[in-house]
Amino acid sequence: MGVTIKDVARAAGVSISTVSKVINGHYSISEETQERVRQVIRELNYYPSASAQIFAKGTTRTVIVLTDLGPNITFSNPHMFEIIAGMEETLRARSYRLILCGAQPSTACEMAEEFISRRSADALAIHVSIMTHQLAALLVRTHFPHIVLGKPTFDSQVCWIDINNISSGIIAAAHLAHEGYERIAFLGGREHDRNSAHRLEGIRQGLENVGLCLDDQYIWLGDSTPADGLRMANKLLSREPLPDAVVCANNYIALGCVSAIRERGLEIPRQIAVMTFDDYPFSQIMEPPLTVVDIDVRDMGSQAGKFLLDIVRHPNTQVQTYVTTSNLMVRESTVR
Amino acid sequence: MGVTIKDVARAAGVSISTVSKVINGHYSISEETQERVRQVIRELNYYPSASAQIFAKGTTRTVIVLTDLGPNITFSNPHMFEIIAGMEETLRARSYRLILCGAQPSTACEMAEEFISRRSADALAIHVSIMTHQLAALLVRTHFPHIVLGKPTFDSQVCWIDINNISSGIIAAAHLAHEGYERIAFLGGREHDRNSAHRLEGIRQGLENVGLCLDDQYIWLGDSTPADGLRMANKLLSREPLPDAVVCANNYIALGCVSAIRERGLEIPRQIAVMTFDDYPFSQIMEPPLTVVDIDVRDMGSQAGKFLLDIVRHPNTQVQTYVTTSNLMVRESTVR
DNA sequence: TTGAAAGCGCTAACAT
DNA sequence: ATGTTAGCGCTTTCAA
Repeated sequence: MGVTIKDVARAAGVSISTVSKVINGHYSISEETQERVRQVIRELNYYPSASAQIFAKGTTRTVIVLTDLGPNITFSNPHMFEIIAGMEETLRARSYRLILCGAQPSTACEMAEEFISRRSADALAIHVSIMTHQLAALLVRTHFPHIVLGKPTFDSQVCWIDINNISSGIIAAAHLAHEGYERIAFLGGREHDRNSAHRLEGIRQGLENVGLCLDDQYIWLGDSTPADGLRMANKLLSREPLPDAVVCANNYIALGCVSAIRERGLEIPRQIAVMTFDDYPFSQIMEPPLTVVDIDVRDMGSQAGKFLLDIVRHPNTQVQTYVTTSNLMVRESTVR
Repeated sequence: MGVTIKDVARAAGVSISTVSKVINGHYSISEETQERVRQVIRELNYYPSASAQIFAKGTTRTVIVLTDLGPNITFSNPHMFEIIAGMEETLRARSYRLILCGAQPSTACEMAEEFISRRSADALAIHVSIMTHQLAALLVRTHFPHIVLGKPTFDSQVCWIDINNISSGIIAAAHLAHEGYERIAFLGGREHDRNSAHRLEGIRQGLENVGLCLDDQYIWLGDSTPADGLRMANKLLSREPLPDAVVCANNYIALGCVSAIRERGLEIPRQIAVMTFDDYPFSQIMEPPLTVVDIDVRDMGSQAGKFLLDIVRHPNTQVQTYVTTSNLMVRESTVR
């Protein structure tokens, strides 16, 4: 079925290897032969079989992304798809393709092992949410080209890429200090929430840089929900003196925090400023619109794709890096 | 490199075709031979090469999803990834894989043509947002297995699957009528917004079913943004008599609408009820939590995957269907 | 029940 | 600059 390289060769009066060389841009073919072959290819509407090429070349030009794809994942992890979209774009530009594959921590290792052993792809990208020690060990042992999207929560020799949340925290702190705020508060996620912890860490550093410090009574940790944001904000707002600015670790907490502030009849930003991280649609939508340190996760995705291809070409490349693509978006909630 | 079928054959003292038959569960191999071969496979840690199998079998067991993956796509189209996740799950369960491929209306047709001609996949899933007449013509002409995710805006013979927004509208109307509301209003997207139009259409039908009707002065159309939702709601709330319930075509409009209602000091739902479609996180978060007609788009994705595989097996299957997976989630905003 | 052998469509080393 | 040919690793007839 379909036109094969043989048909082209015959029609052009050359051998199949000549056709192959034309297809692959091999230097050794004369201009005129190239032109003639190309002409025939066009006339016969010939396209090389993808699977035959992959098989013969022994390279798939494919990256498999292993990640949690469970229900409501779009909302519970909106960053993930943005990362994947960025990666896809970079890969496609270099004519690699991306296979999307749902997995769980319990299944990921076995899937990865099969993909590696069957040489289903040239590289693996694995979202940190499904990483396990076992999987890390597999990647390290096989030296299979890979990148983990997000820094693993445990030490290992795997390649990973992550957002620099500390630097985002520093940016947030610098902004507030620059606007003249002094009593900065922080409402964050629980201990295991690394994003929140790093943002807090960054804020600490950023304040220190300008000779301010983060008062312990102004720090509250809880669930990343509006309800708990509200609860934490209420605790916070019962302190004396009131903080003059509060940084929320994420949009959900910010939503609750803003509600609490309004319930008390306080004005944002005149009496108290609010800011958060990630430019979700509702940070723009809220009243007043929230200043955020936006994090360009799509860019992290394309960086991941770039690193991955570097690793494919130079299998000994060791990548463990934070990408810093934070961007301060100043809006009304912090500018009085 | 790596263990091949030959190694297994040699070690097991059989021919490679016997090994192949064991791998593929061919009936003709005796129990004992099967057992012996399997044993060797395990010992040698043999995995068949994916690309060799694909090449030899002439089937890729792969579906390519062509869709817009531009910046901020997660927020501008949160449904899309939910659909893809549903599709991936269904495909994976039948050991197909899913290639995610970004495209634009201007590039999609050429990409599709290449995928089809190079037999890069067994089927194509194409998001409606990048559909063109040209692409539709290609799909129809080649009879290549495909499904369009969302109903195309123009007539054609392509296979598609879509959500039944009309039925969702009917459900919304029935709920409000059942709760005793009578003066129903609708704030929707502009004319080209098919979701909104169909939801409106459904509400009309649903109200008619119970002898109510939708007053023209209670219908406002605008942009799907909180800002325009607020504007429309203000227009609406200047009407006499006030509606006693308002259905918003989507969450963004609902957000603005709720703000407008609160600014006027009206109570939800005592003085006016509000509901919308799609169970986005902020419909749960809002004060009060919003009643929504939730649409299980993930289910639409798995249906799409199912249809796609049907079509692959029976290339003449013609699928053009609405899936109805709406689900009323009653919350405070409509129950007084 | 098993094996021999002919592909699948292309690439790439080698020869010319 | 071009052609010959031996794979790539597996599937699948067909014969035994």
